[in-house]
Amino acid sequence: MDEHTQDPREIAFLHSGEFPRGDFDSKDHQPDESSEEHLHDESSSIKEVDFFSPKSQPYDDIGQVRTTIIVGSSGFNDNLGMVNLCHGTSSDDGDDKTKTKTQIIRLKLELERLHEENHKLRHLLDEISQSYNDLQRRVLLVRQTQVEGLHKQHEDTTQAGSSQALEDRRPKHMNNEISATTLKRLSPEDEDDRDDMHRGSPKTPRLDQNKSANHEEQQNPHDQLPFRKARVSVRARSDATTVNDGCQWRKYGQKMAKGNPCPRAYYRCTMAIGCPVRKQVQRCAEDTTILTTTYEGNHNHPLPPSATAMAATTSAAAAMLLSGSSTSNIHQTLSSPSAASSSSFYHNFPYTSTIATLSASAPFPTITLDLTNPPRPLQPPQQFLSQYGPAAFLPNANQIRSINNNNNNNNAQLLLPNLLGPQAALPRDMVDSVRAAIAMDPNFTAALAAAISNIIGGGNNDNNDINNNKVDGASSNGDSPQLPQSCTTFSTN
DNA sequence: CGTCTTTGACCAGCGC
DNA sequence: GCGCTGGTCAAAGACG
Repeated sequence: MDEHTQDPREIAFLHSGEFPRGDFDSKDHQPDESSEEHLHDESSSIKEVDFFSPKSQPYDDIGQVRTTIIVGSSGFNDNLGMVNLCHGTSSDDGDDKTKTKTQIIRLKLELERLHEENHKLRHLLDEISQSYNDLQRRVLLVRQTQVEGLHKQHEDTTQAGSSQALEDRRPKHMNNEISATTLKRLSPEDEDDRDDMHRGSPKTPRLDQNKSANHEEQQNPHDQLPFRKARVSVRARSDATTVNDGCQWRKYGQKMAKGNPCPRAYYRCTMAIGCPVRKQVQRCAEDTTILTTTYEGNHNHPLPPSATAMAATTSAAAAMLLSGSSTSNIHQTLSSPSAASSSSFYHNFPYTSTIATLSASAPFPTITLDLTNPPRPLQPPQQFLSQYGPAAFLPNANQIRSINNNNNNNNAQLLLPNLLGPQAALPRDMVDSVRAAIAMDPNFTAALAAAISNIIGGGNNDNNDINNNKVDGASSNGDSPQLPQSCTTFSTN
């Protein structure tokens, strides 16, 4: 609630110069000579953060007025000269009361207009988030199709007519557009998530998802592959019963698994009614200090920043997994020279041999991120990002790279320790590994945007608080800049 | 009293 | 068809 208690790391990030807001402060917001401005310097900077919050409605003090000036100078609105004029000169003693009232009325009108503009901007942000979400799905689908095509080509080299088969699978326009039918099949995944939410009963999702998935795959298995059920396992050392990943979970079952004396616990996400995300937590039989958390499903609600770290990590892993048509294909992609010579995503992933392993025997395609071992020392995350960044095919790769290569390159570090929650005693290598995985994620900037908008919009700085997703309209309403598909996504429809 | 955890029972998938 | 296993349900108890 109180902006002053905002996490200093996040504040530092907001003013680090990486986010456009930094430009506002450094360039557009010219230092004002008026002593009145100086008097309100501190309050105005905070109001600026609070601009998107619906709570900041009154605009009844000077600080609020100055807020509009700041935002206006950012380029969203250039019609604020009037406000400046009205506010800047107080030395004229000849102003009568009527003139002052007129000015106040004009100011109020202007502020109402700005408020409306604020709503429009928020709507625009939502649309951008939506577009990004769709775009990411297309990229995922295209990437999967490419890998599958390569695999098919490899298989068909000994068979006649392989080129024809490949041509059938890879339409010429593949890289630029997805067919309308394919896109139509993409949307039901969201529909299903919404269905889960409306079903009320948590009983149905898994079984229904499996049934519908099987049915769809029978119809056209290739089109459905990106949204099969995938699981992401995260192995980390922890003494706690479960890893604090920022989400709120409810335990709904426990089972003794075969071959492991430690019971396996089943959790369901309770941050939103009907959220289909589940996780399994089990200690490693060989080393009980290692906790294996397996995520499955796709959150249907906004995530607090504290949850986006793990969500983005697992999302990146799931994307890596699902961009192959099967686990065997992935293995082949990883090992096949022909695949390696292509622009294979996996080939460029330096952590493959250290933290990411794929299970072909599991009932569902599963990728395991082993955070108990350090990454390869010669390729620290920063170097990896600049050298292996997903710029080749990710729409926002440049953003990722600019964020991570900038001189103020500790943005991820700024966020990560906080996002991983109060369980702060995390090994350095785990932090690095997670950071690298996060940065690999095409959702990373979206997650960042969600976190920032949460800070800006909510003013609720309790980022670890699960109530974060119901703070106010700016961050929790249906069209909020929610992190698109940001969690352990890619569950089957 | 509401929420969460525990735990035995139930169900579906899979292999033989 | 049968048994095994994983996953889930739901009643009962614990807890704040």
